[in-house]
Amino acid sequence: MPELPEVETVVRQIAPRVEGRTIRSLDLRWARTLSGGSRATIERALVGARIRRGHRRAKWIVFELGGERGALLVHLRMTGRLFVRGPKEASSDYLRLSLGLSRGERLDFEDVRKFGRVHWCRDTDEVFGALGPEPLSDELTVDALYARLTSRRRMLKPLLLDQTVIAGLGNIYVDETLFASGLHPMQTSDRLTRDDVARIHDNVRRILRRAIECQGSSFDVFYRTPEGQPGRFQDEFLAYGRDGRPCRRCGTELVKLTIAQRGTHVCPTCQPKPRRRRASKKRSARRAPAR
DNA sequence: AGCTACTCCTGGTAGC
DNA sequence: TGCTACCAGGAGTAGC
Repeated sequence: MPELPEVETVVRQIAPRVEGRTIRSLDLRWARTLSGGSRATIERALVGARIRRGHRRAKWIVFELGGERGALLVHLRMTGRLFVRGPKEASSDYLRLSLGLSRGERLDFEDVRKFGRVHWCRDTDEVFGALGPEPLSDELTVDALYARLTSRRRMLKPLLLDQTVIAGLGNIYVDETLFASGLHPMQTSDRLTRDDVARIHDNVRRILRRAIECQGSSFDVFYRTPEGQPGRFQDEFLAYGRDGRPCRRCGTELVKLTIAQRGTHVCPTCQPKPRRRRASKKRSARRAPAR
């Protein structure tokens, strides 16, 4: 499923092919794919707009239209894909939305499971205002991450998946990061040491950079780059999808847990489950007296 | 505040 | 072969 490295790969291939083009038409095949206003409102904003720039924020693909035209945001969710096609190239049965562009080409959004969204907004802050920092930005220092993680008391797995805490990670890269950092996904964030956070910080950046170099991960039929190539990072997975197989570091059989409704892959040796916090005396004392 | 459950969707697959 | 049941999951929401 597309996470930051996969979305980055898509943007790098699509943006140069649509920047400078003018949108001529909107063809909507699945109504719920389009959000951010009525179809008529969005169509008015889009048709005639020039795509000034394409870039990525978190897992969103952003097409800046400029001024009152706003921006068109694409979220691939599970199975969404983008293609730039010429007049003679056919779309698949999974076409959900298509933008006709100048020079006869079109930007197709296809999505088997229909979870993906094409969202129009006048101001991207409407959507991005709540997002946490980009994991690869200079803004995300060890200190900044330490503050963000330890100011809450949550399990690491759902915390790192939370886009308002840090933006762009999904199930795969969280599992890989926690494995590389030797941390159990159920550990609570308020007990992280500075050294723990430094490892998370270094590992998440190293893993994301490497995954981008590999053009992302493709482990089932879904994710492909817009040029049709599979990513290569799945060959380097140390945790994700490796349950039942030996840990590449210590040989222990990896296990699969469900945490926060997500399949979660863990090495029981490299990522020891934290001991439960002992109840403090105060709390025990308060709880103890039975009338 | 943070947890779980549920929703949206469909293709793939396990089991019979 | 053909059927059913279940699984994958990003993000939003409801309820506790």
